[in-house]
Amino acid sequence: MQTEIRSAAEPIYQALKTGILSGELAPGQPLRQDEIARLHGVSKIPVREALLRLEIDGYVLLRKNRGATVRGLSASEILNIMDIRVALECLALGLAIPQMGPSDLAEAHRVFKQYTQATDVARLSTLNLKFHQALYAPSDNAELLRMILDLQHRIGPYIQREMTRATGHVRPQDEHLEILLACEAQDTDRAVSLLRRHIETTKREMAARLRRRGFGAIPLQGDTI
Amino acid sequence: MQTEIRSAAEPIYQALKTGILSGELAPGQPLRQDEIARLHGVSKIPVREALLRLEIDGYVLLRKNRGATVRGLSASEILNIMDIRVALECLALGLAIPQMGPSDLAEAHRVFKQYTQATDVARLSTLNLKFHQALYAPSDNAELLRMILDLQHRIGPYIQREMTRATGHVRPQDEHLEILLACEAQDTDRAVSLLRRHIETTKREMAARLRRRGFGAIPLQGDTI
DNA sequence: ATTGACATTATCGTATACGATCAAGATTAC
DNA sequence: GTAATCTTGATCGTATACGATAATGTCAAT
Repeated sequence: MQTEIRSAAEPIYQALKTGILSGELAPGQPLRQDEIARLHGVSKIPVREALLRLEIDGYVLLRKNRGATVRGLSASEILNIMDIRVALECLALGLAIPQMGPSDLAEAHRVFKQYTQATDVARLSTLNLKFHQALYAPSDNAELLRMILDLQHRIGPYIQREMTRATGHVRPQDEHLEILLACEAQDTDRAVSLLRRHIETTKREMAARLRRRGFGAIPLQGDTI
Repeated sequence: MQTEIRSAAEPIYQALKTGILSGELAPGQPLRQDEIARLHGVSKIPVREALLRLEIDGYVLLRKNRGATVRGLSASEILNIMDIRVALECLALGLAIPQMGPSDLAEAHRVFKQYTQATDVARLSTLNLKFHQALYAPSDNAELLRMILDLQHRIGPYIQREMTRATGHVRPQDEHLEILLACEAQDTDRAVSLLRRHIETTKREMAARLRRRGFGAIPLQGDTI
């Protein structure tokens, strides 16, 4: 149930979210309302509204009279979210395939082609999301698409950091193509099965990497791979 | 990604949410910040925070400089949410069963027994939710449980209005028992399959009723069944 | 040196005030 | 009579101010 936010609060929300996802604002770091207000040249009111929003979205933790701190995701939270993604994304694809028109498939192909030509990690991550979204859009379940997008955004940076950088795009690319071909063939069962395997493989590899890193809130900054 | 809200805003949030879910605040009705502030004896600031929260949760629509209006769910939204519920709840049950201990099952039985003894529609609805929650809790996926609960709350009143009142509890009770027995038998596939059928049956009946009612935002107030 | 009590400072939560925006009604032009 | 424009009041968005609360520092007692 997503929506737009008020003008003054919106850039603050975005800036803070970007800072958190980039790792510049580290888990546990306090976010001082007065300071943020000063930096953005506004009063605390829109800052509070942005923080409230960020809290609901899971990026910060607010405590009464104690302010906000940055909230990172623990390894188990990341894996939990991936389980949810499997379920939701398979549902979305299953709903979408019977509804796919030629232009839906053309769009997915276009994104896929961009993906094969990208080399930059951030770009690959973005296109990966876009590819998935292109596949699910014909499901026509707006709430479902929004939930998936939220989850993808929430754990996207972690996946980028742990996986995309290290594994490149060859395996995902091959798997994307298989899924896309199954969609074209209107073979819903096969496509959904391939998608499930695709995400579950990512999850397993993610679990392995996180296991080696130890549990607790995962920092996003730095590159220790 | 749920959390507590500030003290002054919290009772306002709850009162408005209750009003919306009860139908007293009808879809399309404006919610005047100044008026709500006066009624609750506070300034507009916590009112705005409550409204922001309600918007994110899907209960109201905020427009810049135009304030909030109550947002009802259309029939298609309700059915979309039920599709999502099928996927998430089946996932939750599948994760939960291998983790169920004797006290988990005892708790589910306890709630089930309460359900069989309840006659009041509101009570049945509450216990229905509690029964499902008891089954899913051992999944240990907090985000998943929260998402399910949000969705249940969001469409709960519609189901209560359309289904519980009209169909009573006999069918759901029988289905609950079957699911519970499959859980006891640690037969995950069977339990998940029964749960899927249970929710999908509800969805289908819901769709049939909504079809007869026509599409558009569904009022919660009144009793036309 | 350590612990507890008190004072001070930083920060939060929100009331009041005020400018901005929108909707509705009144007035004017055709 | 109808449409366009202007005026006014309602409401929103947020700045400033201030009391409440928590954290930190200081001082005294052991």
